[in-house]
Amino acid sequence: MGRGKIEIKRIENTSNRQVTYSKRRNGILKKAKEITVLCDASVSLIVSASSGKMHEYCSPKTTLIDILDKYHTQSGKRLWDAKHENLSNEIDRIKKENDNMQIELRHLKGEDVTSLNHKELMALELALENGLASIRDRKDEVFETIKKNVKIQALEDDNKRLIYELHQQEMNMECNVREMENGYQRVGDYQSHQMPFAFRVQPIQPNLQERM
Amino acid sequence: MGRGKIEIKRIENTSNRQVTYSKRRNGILKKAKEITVLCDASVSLIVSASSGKMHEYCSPKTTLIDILDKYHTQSGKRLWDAKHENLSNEIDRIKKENDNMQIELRHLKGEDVTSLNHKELMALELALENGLASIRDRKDEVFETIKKNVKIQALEDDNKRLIYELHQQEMNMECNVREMENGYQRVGDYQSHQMPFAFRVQPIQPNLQERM
DNA sequence: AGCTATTTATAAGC
DNA sequence: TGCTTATAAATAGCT
Repeated sequence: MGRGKIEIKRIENTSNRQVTYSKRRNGILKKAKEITVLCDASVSLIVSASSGKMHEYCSPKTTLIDILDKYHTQSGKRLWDAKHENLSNEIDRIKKENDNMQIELRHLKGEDVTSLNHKELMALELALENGLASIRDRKDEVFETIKKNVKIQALEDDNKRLIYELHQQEMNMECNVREMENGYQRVGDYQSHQMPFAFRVQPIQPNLQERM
Repeated sequence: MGRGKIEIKRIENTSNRQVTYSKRRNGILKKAKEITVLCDASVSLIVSASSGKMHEYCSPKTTLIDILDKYHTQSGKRLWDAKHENLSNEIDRIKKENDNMQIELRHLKGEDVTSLNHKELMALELALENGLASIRDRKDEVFETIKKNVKIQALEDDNKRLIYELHQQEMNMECNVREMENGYQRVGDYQSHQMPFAFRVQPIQPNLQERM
């Protein structure tokens, strides 16, 4: 449609090609807008020449994403997935790993075991026995620790109590000494000088640092 | 461009609108192809009317994805990110699930148990005991089945051998009968008429149908 | 879905 | 690029 008819094949003359590109690009964009308005259609159009700069038109109301999503759904072609193939692959991989672990877990819990053969059952039994042994060992350790802690607590309580009692004793004796000095001496002197040493606090349990 | 000029506004008559849509859609697709060839351009065009069905054109050499990717880069608009984010989130979710299962598995195998408290250890022990019980039950079942199969095999072998031996006996006796009839009668008649019944095949194990 | 009068797009030239 | 114009192409209205 112009001064002369042209064949539809690449225009070799670069500037002619660019001019034609510019004109036809405007034309097609205009057409896109028109069909959108006239026919209530949704259109997504992206054009670019080798020069690089892109031009786009997208019908109002919908976004490009909507249109592409719809296209994706309808055509069945993987548009996003291709772009995100890596991520999708990773998801698949992890899911498979997940399933395998799920199965292993169920087996260890004694579920879904009818499909297992003799050898597999033996292996499972061994694994469970080992696991159980470890758990029991650990449980015993924890019990031991708890018992020790309880014992330590009791000893410390005793200790405190003894110290308190001793302190009371010493106070009483000091009172006696003062009373004696103040002239109330009725009993011998030995009490206030010998006895305190017999009651001096000693570590009752020397290995308290074993606490965990 | 037609018998009459039209305003660019929605065509209210539905069938007119559909006809125009169809015609113009073909037109715009043709234009897209032409600009692609003439100007060495890359074009992505997706059109759809409210009816639903979509039509697309994408210039050869490049894929729609390439064009959209380029568009994405140039326009700076986030096209993929939403989808990307969904996938990433799913990966995270699955990975977390994975880690949890990993830990559970290790615990069941008696590994990494020092971080567990008393209550958790008790629960684990219980789970392992139950699992072990199930596995052992199943193992016993499988053993029983194997034993039965072996027994059945042995019995069937015996049976075959006995049938074969009996068959041999009968053959021998028939020979004897024929020899007698042919004038070789040296022993009494009772052998050929009474003995075969004594050797008639009986089911040695009547409950072979127990095989699994 | 065809036809065709008419409008539109655009090739060539400036 | 933009303007002009002769002409090719698209298509509105009709059947």
